[in-house]
Amino acid sequence: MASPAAISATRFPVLDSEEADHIALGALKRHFGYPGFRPGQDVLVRAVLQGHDALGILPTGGGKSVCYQVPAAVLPHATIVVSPLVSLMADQAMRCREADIPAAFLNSTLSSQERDQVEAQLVDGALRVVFVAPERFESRSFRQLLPRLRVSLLAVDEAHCISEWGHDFRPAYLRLDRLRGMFEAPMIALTATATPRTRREIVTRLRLADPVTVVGGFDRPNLVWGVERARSWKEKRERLRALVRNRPGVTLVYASSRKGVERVRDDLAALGHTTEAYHAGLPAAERARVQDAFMAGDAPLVAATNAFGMGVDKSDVRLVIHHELPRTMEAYYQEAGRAGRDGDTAHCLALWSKGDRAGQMTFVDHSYPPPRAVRRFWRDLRRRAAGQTRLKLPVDELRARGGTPLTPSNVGALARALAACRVVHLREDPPELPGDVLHIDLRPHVRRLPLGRLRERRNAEVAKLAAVERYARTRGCRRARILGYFGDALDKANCGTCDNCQRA
DNA sequence: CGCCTTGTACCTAGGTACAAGGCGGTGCCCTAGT
Repeated sequence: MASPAAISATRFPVLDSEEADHIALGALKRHFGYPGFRPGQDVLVRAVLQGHDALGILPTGGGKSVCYQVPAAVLPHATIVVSPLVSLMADQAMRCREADIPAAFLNSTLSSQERDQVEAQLVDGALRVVFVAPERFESRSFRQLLPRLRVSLLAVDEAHCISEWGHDFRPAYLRLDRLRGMFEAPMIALTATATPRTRREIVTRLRLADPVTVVGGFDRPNLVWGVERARSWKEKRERLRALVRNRPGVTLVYASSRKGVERVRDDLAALGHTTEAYHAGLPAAERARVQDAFMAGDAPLVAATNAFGMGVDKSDVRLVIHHELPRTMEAYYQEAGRAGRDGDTAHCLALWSKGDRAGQMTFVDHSYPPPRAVRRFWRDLRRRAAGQTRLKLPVDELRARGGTPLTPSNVGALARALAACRVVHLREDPPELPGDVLHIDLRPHVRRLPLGRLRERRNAEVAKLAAVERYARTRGCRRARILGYFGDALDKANCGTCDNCQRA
């Protein structure tokens, strides 16, 4: 059989499996120089080339990007890749270009001239891949551009963001299903971390049609899991100091708050350990400096919030410490999983104290406030509106039950929750600072406040937090726990390496 | 609100008891109207 470099528009997607495999393997060799696919990649690429939807849950370092890059190289028209972070896109596009696949990105870092140029290339068919954030599909100019594009494939990278962020933080993720109606192109969703439930949610939310699904194993045999309980913050600090003193190599310390990150950094720095801090409250230049230093091996000790991670792919992290329990097992597996990507032994240790749960609950409250508080807030808004629909409220005037003032972040959380219930519309981003003003429209003719979905989401989050506590408390094999959570099974009774197995 | 951390007083040096203070994370988009 001849080895076509690309598939003609008329042939696609009518390829049999053999033809698809042949074309895929040729492109893999030509563009990446690999002799063959890794497990699962071939199945996903074949599915896409045959015009099927696909869902790939591939372990960290399992080569997810190849699953859209190879099809992008051979399909007749462009591939649109939905990517969560602007800071990743330049790098992702560069890696495509290094493989001789013309690629670019569209985001707010571009000047209007640069944007026009990329859009023109896209219309001309000069680009094989374009990276965009989900919010891009909500911008009018991009929506006007879309009908002029010829698209062969839609790819959603880091697809767990749909369930992790879509419900509150970045609702544009839940509206990606609108893409289905725009193009007659298959869709592939990719992630490393998804429970069976999250997988089902990705399929539903993206309206994937009977997707070809590959679930790689979740086990990372070189990671050694452990949890240590501390009675007080002081005890935690002592433990952290000892761990850092004897650290086996590059070490990441995750703390749950920005303040906690800085406290850890200051404490370790005072002991003579050069420590960098990373969280979203730092200036962009500082964040970039820390990330670059970390990648270059010049920052062997970094304290960070969960802002640090996606797209951070350093192979020789030897120890990941969680200063507090994380909010979900998904988050834990993602963060701790940044250890040991080179395959050598690495340790993942979580410090645990009583207060961790309360701290994480405030985040749950912020994403999905208690229904009672939401109802009270809604009533308050309607009373203040007195028949009007447009409201401008200084946040400092708003009160919770019992007359205690609501913080700006409380107000923001409640306003977002009402917007998610579709009884209000936010004219601007909700307030963040004292003195800010809440600009909110009440939707007319709404009589009832539908809290069912909110209650459901909140309960789901509380359940996820409880699963983290069960992981911390377990006396059984931790690896078995983690794999079980993701719907995977350990092929033996005990891993023999986690703290509990070692004690047994 | 409820819960945790921290500071101070206590009375005799390191616990305990209680009040005061704090309340936490993640990112995209600026194509509208002067």
